[in-house]
Amino acid sequence: MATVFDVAKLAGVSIKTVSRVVNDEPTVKPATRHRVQQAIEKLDYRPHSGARLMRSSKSGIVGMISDAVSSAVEDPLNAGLSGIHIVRGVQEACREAGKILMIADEGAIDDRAGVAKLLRTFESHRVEGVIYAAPLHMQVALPLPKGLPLVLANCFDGLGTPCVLPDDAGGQALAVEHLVATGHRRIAYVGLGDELVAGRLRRDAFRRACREAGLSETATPILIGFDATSETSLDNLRKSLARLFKRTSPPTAVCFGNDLMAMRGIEMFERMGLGVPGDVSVVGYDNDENLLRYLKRPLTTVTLPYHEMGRAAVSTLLQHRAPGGGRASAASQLVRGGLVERSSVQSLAPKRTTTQAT
Amino acid sequence: MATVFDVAKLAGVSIKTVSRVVNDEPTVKPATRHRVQQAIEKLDYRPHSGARLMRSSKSGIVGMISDAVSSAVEDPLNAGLSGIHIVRGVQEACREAGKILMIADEGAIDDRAGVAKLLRTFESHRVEGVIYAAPLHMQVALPLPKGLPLVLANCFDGLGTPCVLPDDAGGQALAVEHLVATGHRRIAYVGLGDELVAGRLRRDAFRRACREAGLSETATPILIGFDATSETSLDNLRKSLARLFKRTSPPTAVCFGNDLMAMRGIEMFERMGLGVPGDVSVVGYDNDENLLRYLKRPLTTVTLPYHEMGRAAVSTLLQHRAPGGGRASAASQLVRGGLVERSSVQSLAPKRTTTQAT
DNA sequence: CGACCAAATGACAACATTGTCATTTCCCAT
DNA sequence: ATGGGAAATGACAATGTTGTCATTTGGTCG
Repeated sequence: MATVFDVAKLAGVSIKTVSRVVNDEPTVKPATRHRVQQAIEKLDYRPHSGARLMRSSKSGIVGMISDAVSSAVEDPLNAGLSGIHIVRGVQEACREAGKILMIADEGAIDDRAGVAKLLRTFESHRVEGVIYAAPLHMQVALPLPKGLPLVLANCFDGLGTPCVLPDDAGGQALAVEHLVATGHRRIAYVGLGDELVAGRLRRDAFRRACREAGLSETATPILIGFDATSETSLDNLRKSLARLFKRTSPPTAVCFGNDLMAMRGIEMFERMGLGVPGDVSVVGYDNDENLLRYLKRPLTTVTLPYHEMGRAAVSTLLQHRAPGGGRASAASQLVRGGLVERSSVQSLAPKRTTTQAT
Repeated sequence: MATVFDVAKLAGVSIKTVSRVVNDEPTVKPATRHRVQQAIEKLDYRPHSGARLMRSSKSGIVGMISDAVSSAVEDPLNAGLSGIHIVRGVQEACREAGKILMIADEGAIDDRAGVAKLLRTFESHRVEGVIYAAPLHMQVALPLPKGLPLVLANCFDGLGTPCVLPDDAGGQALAVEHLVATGHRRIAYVGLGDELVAGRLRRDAFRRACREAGLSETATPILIGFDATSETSLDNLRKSLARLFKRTSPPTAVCFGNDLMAMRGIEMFERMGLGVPGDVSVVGYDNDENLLRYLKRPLTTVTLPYHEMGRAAVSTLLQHRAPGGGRASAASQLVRGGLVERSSVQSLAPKRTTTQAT
């Protein structure tokens, strides 16, 4: 393959001038520039990124560790496309920043030794930073790379490593506020398990939002810990729901832990003779378009802003890279997903908002 | 960051010996090796891949051009996860071969200029080869990279560039053979449009397989060109199916062009009062697990072997890289996906296979 | 016309590694 | 001991680029 020397010879200039043209430096006469470009064209010259990296120590590469692709294939049921959206956001932002993205997807994202190895590889390639994306909002314990900015997406390590997280509390509050604004006063919560970070955050946020709206605890029952992919778990949920809706004043709305649970819940309601949203309104969580397209009844839900989180992670990474070099100040950054109104919530009152003293 | 010189100094050896340890060369005394490894550990030394590349001109990187991630996000309805499976296969095979994968996903995969730019970037990084994966079995016209092996996955260019393709004809034949073996003699085909390569291949294969099974053309009607995502198109299909099943001897089985069409078709049959597989057997195509998990009735279907194609593409690439360097002999390679038997096909006869003279 | 300044270009070192070949070390048979 | 040969190690060049600084070119003003 041709080198700067070949190009310089053909164009009748020095190698330095070729370098200038390649790097779009301004101090080259138009005529010279043109001559060099022609030589480059003719010789199919491609700058050698390795040699380049040696001198400038700017690789232009961002590393990413994710299991999105592998788990989309190996475990489509649970993983779905969530992780893919983070990858996409990262990809987009990298392109806009002129960076090349190098994705390491070995599947075993929670294997410390495996991650350490990936980080070593990235260090060898002198990437400008690494983004680690988890499939679920969770706490992680990663081996920290030396002298290499790291940003966590959808996870945190409690050690001050910068991270980008979904605002689960804010999102859940949005759902409650919407239901309250549409006139609901008895709202049930059927949520994720307590073993999940998102489960705890959202449950607490649900409680707080209900209290702030002036709803009593008995009017806002909380059911926790159903696995929408397990049959026995679904049976339990069915029984609980049946009991709940046999009350004298049953809930008029239910917040589900995610869209899949909402989908299963709606099926149960229909089998119980309850129409959605006629007899009971339903709000999901995630806004998983890949799932929602199979629903008959468009589901009102809260977006889990994966795409935006990916973008935010890159932006944080490139900022952090600028000043010191290592990890730094703004520990965690919350990204809020919006409420998407579709037709699974019925408005019970004409009034839009409840005026209330604070 | 530490260099070989720092390590050599600390370990009391020459830089060459450090290099030998790093590259696992055998001619180093165990004691020396250990000393060097300790120094490496202590200094957090990471080999500089750029410098390495300059000397050895082996980057260990494989490039891939795909729109799988972006289209999974931007157009989940049509694209689904198909492309992701190719990426996954490529990823897996690269890891097994000790190569690092660099994925360029700019969305616009059919933009010649865009692809040319990506190829230039890959050339700059001295990747060892490039895999180009298309979302659909199709013909492409790519700018061919100079001195860089290229392998096409799920597409071909008719110019002798090596490619890996799904065996659509073989797969469709598998479906017909399965139906014939289970006793069906009147089989309808409701397939992809003629504008699709897969549509043409499968339609022809369906015809041939039926003829070879001794079925008459009137017993094997062919309906073409329905878009399972368009409402008007579905209305047309509904009418055609109604007409078809009002015949005196209607089909006992239908081969659909893909799983989504099969899913829609089954909905139509149910609305027409036809049970599946009681009144009509159904075979899909694609084996799209992400879709199939939402079906009540497990669908018998033919696998589109995306994962395997990804793996095959890498294997082809690494082989081709070895001898000459450029493109070479074995133009196109077919990968056959198997039939997955689920419960949408009813056996009409107790006999398993039809004995027949050839 | 010469001097001067800025613009344009060039010479050369430095970057971190591996390949080549030379040298040293070590072991063993003589 | 001593020579021979293999094993282990080292010296040095070469890789393709960009940064630094020097040099040349070209135009303008006195």
